[in-house]
Amino acid sequence: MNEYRTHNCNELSLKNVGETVKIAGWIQTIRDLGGLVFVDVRDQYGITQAVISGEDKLVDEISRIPVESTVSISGKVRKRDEETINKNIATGEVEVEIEECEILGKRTRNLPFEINEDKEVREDLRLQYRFLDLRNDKLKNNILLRAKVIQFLRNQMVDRGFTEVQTPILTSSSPEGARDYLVPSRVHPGKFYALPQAPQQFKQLLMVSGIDKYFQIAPCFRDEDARADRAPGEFYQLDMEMAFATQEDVFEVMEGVIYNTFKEFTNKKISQTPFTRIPFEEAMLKYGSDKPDLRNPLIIQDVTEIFQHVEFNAFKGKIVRIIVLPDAQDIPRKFYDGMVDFATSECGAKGLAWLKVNEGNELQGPIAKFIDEESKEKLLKQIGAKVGDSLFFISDKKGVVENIAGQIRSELANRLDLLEKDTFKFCWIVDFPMFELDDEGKLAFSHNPFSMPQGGLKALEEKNPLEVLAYQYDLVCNGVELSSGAVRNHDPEIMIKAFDIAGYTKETIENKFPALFNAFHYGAPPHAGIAPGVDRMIMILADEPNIREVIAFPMNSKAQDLLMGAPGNVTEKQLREVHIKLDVKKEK
RNA sequence: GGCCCGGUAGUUCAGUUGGUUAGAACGCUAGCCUGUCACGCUAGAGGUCGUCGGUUCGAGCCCGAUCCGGGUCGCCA
Repeated sequence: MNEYRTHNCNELSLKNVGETVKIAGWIQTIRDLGGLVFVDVRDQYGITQAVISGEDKLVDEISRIPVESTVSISGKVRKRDEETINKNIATGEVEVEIEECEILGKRTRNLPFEINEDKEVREDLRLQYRFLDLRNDKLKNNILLRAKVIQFLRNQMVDRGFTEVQTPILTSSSPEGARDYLVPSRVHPGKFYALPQAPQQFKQLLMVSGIDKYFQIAPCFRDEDARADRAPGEFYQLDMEMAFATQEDVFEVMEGVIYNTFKEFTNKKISQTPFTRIPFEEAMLKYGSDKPDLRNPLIIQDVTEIFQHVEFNAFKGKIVRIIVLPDAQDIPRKFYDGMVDFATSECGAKGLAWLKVNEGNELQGPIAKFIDEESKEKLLKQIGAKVGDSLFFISDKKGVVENIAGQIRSELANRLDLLEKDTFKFCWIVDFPMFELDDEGKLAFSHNPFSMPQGGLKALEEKNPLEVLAYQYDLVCNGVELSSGAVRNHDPEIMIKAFDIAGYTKETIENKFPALFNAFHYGAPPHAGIAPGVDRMIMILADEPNIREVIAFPMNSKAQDLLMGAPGNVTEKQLREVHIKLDVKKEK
């Protein structure tokens, strides 16, 4: 028998009436009615009411224990009278008559904020006292959910024949991608380890080794600034890779895993598998984003052609896109002005033209006078607009217009509350371009240099590089990028050609990725994989707007751990051992 | 690094055109109270209004600078 408790605080029921039991936990509240004292004892599992009355010294002592102290209470379980049953808690039909009460850990300092209050406390204070914040149900339940989701994911991968392999945390710096976290070497002066941005190269090496299906709940480290949905510093991915596999094989596994996981942990509607596949080009046109929110019913259409014949200079020689807002007759003028404001101030648009389609297909709005009868008929026919609809026009050059149109599409849906409720809409974005032009107009990899170009070596040799697509894909849920993956390029010859197009020599590959490039010369299987963000998935499942709410001990947005005081100073001796001399500007 | 929002009691917040002693709720302290469960009642303590400077007869409020926090852009193969 346990020294502190016989039951947890969610366990006692009418079955236990008459038994002498022991419960342990935190004192949540004390209600002292004067000679009759109620104590709510809380642990991870629930709350149990203990009670004591009379003139006894113990009654007075108990009423003075600081709340949030830990206690062990023993006593007899008693049935509560019918009218005093508390239906809000699982143990509400009974209470423990206190016979003994031992204080195990007294709370001797003032609480920085109230536990179990609904009101939002300043976040830096919550982070500094995370151990107290975690006593709150909401945060605690998120962490419990996290544990269940991770276990569920792991079980699903194992059930599908995947092998979990741990890869190094101390590894080498990789030249591409995000900024690395560096760790100085003591044994090798002037040299550094890096924390992995992802186990990318290791999992590909495992493919070469013959591990057929690899996965890992993998910690990833990137020294980049935070966002509400992006933890600074470190995060977790469900990293996976499959040998002798194509894009479709990865989709099939991932759709099953993701669908089952969402099915298990939410009651909301979920897209049926297979998830919609949307080519990158189409996503940029119709949704103005490579992570479209499909809950938004609005679609962007291209009307460039029509406006080449219209005498409206703002649209001449530009790409023109249009969003049809159906049944908009009741929307006030103020709304349109608000959208124009948004477009010019928030999106960097030069303007936002709009029109209303009135009775008899008569157009009303600032640019109506520029549109002749023929163009009007052509326009309405092409976009399928009807009386009562409103039209929003976005015009700019290619590469800019998509983004602005995407923001207008989102904002319209937000302001008019058009998003479909209580649903998770998944899609795959596929066929990303292999190359793009960088700021200086040079060809560069647009995503991952290790992706296999569609069409292989032939495509690289014969096609315009900007038209070569990659077997590169993103999984998107409700406008959030959940995951990114690719069929990898396992052929050294194709790799050399791809890097050549991007302006790199063979030597560059050998220097930057020596292990991987070398390994591919020893019989590599075709392989493909993906790595969904675990934190982000849990954030979506928990319906939290901020990723820190699903991490037990998160850093703040400036990448500081306010609880532990990291990053912090180290001693001169520690620095000497790792051969580091600081060169920091003195604070004023 | 740029931009936006915020900083008033332990906590969450209010604070009117710049005008007497800066308020409320919860928490805290003391007292009363035998069926509460957000117990109730009474009394009390608790504030360099983020910091510095300016305008003014007078600043929580206006202006400037600065620090801190959050969001966002850049960044995140």
